[in-house]
Amino acid sequence: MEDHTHNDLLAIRRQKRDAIRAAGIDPFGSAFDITDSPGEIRVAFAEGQAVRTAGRITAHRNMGKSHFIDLSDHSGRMQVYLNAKEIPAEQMAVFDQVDIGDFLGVEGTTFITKTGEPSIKAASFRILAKSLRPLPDKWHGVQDTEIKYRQRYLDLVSNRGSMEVFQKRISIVREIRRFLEDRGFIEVETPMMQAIPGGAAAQPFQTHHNALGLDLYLRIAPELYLKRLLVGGFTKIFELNRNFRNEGISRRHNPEFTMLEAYWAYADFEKMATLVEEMVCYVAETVCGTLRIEHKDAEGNVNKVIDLTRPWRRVPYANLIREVDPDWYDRTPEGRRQWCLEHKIDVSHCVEDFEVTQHVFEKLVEEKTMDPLFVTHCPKELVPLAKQSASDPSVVDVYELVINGQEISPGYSELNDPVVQRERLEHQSGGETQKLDDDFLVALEHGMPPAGGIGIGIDRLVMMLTGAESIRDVILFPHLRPRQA
RNA sequence: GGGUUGGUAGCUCAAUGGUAGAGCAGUGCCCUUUUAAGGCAUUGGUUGUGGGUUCGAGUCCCACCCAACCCA
Repeated sequence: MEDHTHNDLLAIRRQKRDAIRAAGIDPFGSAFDITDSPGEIRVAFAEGQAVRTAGRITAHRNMGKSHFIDLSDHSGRMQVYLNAKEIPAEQMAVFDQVDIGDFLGVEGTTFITKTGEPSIKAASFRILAKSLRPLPDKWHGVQDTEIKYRQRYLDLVSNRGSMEVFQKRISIVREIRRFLEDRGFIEVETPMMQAIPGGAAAQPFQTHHNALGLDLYLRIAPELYLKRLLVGGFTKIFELNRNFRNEGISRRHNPEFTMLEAYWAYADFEKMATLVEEMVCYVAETVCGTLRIEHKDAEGNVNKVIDLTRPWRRVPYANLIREVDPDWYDRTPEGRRQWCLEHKIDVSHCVEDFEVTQHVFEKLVEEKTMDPLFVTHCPKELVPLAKQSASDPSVVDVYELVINGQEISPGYSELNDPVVQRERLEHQSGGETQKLDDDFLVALEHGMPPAGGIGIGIDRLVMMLTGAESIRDVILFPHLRPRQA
């Protein structure tokens, strides 16, 4: 019993913690001023500099009287050389109690080892935090997907590639904001809790406000509030934040996801398409340094290349269908179903004829489209709230941007006729007046300028730019079923 | 919701129905420029959970839990 306890990895670390305390040192130390982070020192390395840095110990090479350790954080890794002769004896005495995983603060001088490694020769060190649990395998890192998602911090600490994906995501979001702000768009904040969840067709999460005695919903889209701001006189606005949809979880769906919506008064969907084209190219060049985005498989071989070079194709929906089958629109609805049968496309779940066409579009156009493609002039049944084209009332003035086989961004010439908007919303809500956002319609009746609007699924954009195959790989803490105790 | 695959030491992974193993991490010893450091020795297991079949189950069967992938 006692032997078992003695050998337990967690117990050993707790014993070391106690030994550190016994030496009069706090194993969970306080503030430590650093001159630079480990990665910064390494990137801008200069010999003979006095530096103070700190980080988690991610490797320890013990040479007896001298030690090499790696200190790491989000910025990268820096090697520290500790020589028993050059460090105060009382500090070196507790070094035996230091483990991989502990946070250490180090003061010393930069130098290059004889193997050419930029390093810090430590003059002193301080334990900043004792780690009471071991880290994952130093070479393979965390492989178990469950651990990667449930304990993301272990993934970040042990898998450099994961850290880089999330840093890229952070940069992408930052550069989108910078791009829009440089063009005069301003970021606004609208309610995430809404009494009537509008702006999209999706199941909302429900919650309750006690003081008001009011049921509220987490927003499925910010659209109706952003349009109220157009009514109020804002002309170039965006919101980049979370939406919530109470629907299935998959490789491409997380219940909460990040969406950019932007509205531009006096513009239309064509102008919005150009804006998105310029924005995505700016972000790709700034964050990825290229417009040729390479996706790699598990072995690191390039298995997909996405070419973002402008101009991007803009093709009407019907033309794309005709590229698949020139006679599609000459067939009867039954003939179209027969065609699907012959081409092994299951449309048994499709009720309406336009749904059959849309399913063919998804399978044979969308999923096969890697380079950017603006699908324009979509059938009005697909986008019931959009403005009908002046030239052809069977289609609407919208685009759907497809990249990487996924719908990444829709863009609209927004409907600003309050009477038509009311009819459409009433029709959509199917007579359930509770679902009708009358305040929004009153706002439209006061007058909303014609405007272009876009939405961009940020998670999918990040997937496209980083080569992630699952949305869970670009969301720090994806939702999973709770593990049983 | 349906199907497929998987869950073994802290981590990464092995194991024809027949004594549960390796590498890393850990522990002990050696080593003053290593970098997946090295050398010698060594600890560590309720094989996801619960049943069943069997002389014998990590392995076969059933149910359940969790995850990944595919389909709807």
